[in-house]
Amino acid sequence: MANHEAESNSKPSTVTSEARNREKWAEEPSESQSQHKDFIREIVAEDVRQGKHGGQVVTRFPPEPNGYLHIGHAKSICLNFGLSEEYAQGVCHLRFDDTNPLRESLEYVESIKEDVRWLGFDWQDHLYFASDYFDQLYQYAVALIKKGKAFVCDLTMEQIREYRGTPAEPGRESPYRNRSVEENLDLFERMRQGEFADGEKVLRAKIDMASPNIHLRDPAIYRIRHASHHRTGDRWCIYPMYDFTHCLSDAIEGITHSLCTMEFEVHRPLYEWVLSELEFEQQPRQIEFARLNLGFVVVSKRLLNELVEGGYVDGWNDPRMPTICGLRRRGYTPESIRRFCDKIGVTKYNATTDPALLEHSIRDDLNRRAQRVMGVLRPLRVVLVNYPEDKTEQLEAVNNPEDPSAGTRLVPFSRVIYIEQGDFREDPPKKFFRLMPGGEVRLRYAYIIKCVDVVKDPDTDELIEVHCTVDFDTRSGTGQAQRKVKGTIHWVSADHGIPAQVRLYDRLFQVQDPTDVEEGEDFKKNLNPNSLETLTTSIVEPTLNQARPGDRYQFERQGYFCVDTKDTGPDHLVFNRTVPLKDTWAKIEQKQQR
RNA sequence: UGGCGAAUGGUGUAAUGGUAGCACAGCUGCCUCUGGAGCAGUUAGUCAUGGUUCGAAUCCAUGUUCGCCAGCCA
Repeated sequence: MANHEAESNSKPSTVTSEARNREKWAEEPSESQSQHKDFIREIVAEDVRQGKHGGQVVTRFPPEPNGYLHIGHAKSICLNFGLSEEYAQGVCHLRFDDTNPLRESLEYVESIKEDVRWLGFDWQDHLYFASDYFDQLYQYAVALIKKGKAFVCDLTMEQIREYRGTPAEPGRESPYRNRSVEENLDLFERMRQGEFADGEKVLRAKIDMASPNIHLRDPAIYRIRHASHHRTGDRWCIYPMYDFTHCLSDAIEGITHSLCTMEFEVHRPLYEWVLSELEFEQQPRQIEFARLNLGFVVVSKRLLNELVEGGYVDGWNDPRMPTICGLRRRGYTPESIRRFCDKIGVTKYNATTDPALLEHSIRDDLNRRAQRVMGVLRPLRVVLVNYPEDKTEQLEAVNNPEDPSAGTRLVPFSRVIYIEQGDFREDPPKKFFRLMPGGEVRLRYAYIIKCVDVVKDPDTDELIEVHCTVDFDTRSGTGQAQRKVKGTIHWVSADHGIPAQVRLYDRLFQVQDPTDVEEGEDFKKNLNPNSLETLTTSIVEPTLNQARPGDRYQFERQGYFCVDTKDTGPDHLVFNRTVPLKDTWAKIEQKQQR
């Protein structure tokens, strides 16, 4: 992907080199590590203490390669990889659960690998595919048949559903349940040979049709699919089901703790049944935790796909998408996502997390790391009437007040500058500390100026420019600079600034739970019509002519922005707003209006 | 009305029979050449009802509410 190449070309002068960042901030203890252990870490610690699994900790992240990873997956990735990193001998496998050729593809395995790596995790040489176990899985199925614990069933899908019963009533046994071992063996082999059509037969575990747990009512473990698989091609026309595959893959790999989400809790008895019937001595322990729910977001592949297909967003990596690639393009750092996952914790409670916590994580991270820069989003022309026409000064500006080692830079200043439209009010409300007729304001790193005139279009009465005088005694950094004014605003020299497109993103949905709609209504009705505002007349300081795709900056007084990796060209700078700075004035003004 | 799981401030999460704490959000101040950051302070909580106990968020009982399960998906 072109945008990823662009990212790796980023200059090290800003927050771009993930490897370096990892190193630099790896020292920070995560809250979960320094404070207390979640219930899963407690179980693992206790198992290690008791010497279970020989004291080993082996976890795994087992995605199905059928879609892009999203923030919900990040929780699982951080848990599985993070947990394994806490033990000297710990290791976490990356295993693709690729047992359904109809939905999976290589494209997804590559994007998943990239996202996990980008998040900062390392599976070393433990990259696995369930499809690599197809031969073994087949043999295990045969073993089950030989034990009389599995049978080939000729019932149709509809019939199986009828026979299954309901949660409240027991199911009925299939008429094919008592076929002989020999017949089952023969039939299963012929299934593999391709003698039957899709759906004609299925291999089922023989457990208990009366179990209150529906997953134990003779679940299907192998189905016929005459489909070519992205890794095994046409070698197979039967494919194992999740419940059969997952536990065995875990056991084959020597997983000690198999962490999954709550909806698999009811599958656990089946997980254990398979491993016990197949007589595994060291059985992995499945532990369930609650998946992440983020407010104002949808995460299901179907819904996300609808947004992509319908053109509501600019692809899977649209900066408003909750996908990892979307967050990356938005400007989120891997560290901020990991910190977020630390902070939300791990429990069995089905909680919904406030996106403000995610935003706090990225602000917190970028505040310490992002270079400061001045950019005017909505320019208003200001003429400094007593400043010489041909003069340019280079003013020293601090790159990051949180990090003295980031140094300083020079910013050109001249007679005509741009300031933010919102930083001037002809008729200012109370507590407005910025520029107003007759009023004074400090230009960041420059002079105190005073507004002496306002120029308007005679026809439209529209504000065209304001005239100000400079107080030459107040230049920043000089002895006379001590005079104080209430406000300081940012600016860009008109002659030196460079044009940029700036995209202001807001939440994609207007409601906490976008899927909560009336019967017959569509979740898209909850879309935020103002989730994207594109500004085409923004002007940024010349420092940014060295900005590279993926670079992150703080535009002072505005927010954190990153150079878009997709649409930025050689002479076309595009910035995505990752997150705005907290805006106290906006709050005050809101209250005043109420 | 079957099974499984879960309920602690607005949100997320601690306290493992002994002072209900932390973070986010909110609110007050202080500070500030970013109305950012920082600092200080503050509002607000144990689902309900019983019981056990010197003592219960924690144990027991009953109830309530919420989530998940009837794919040849994972």
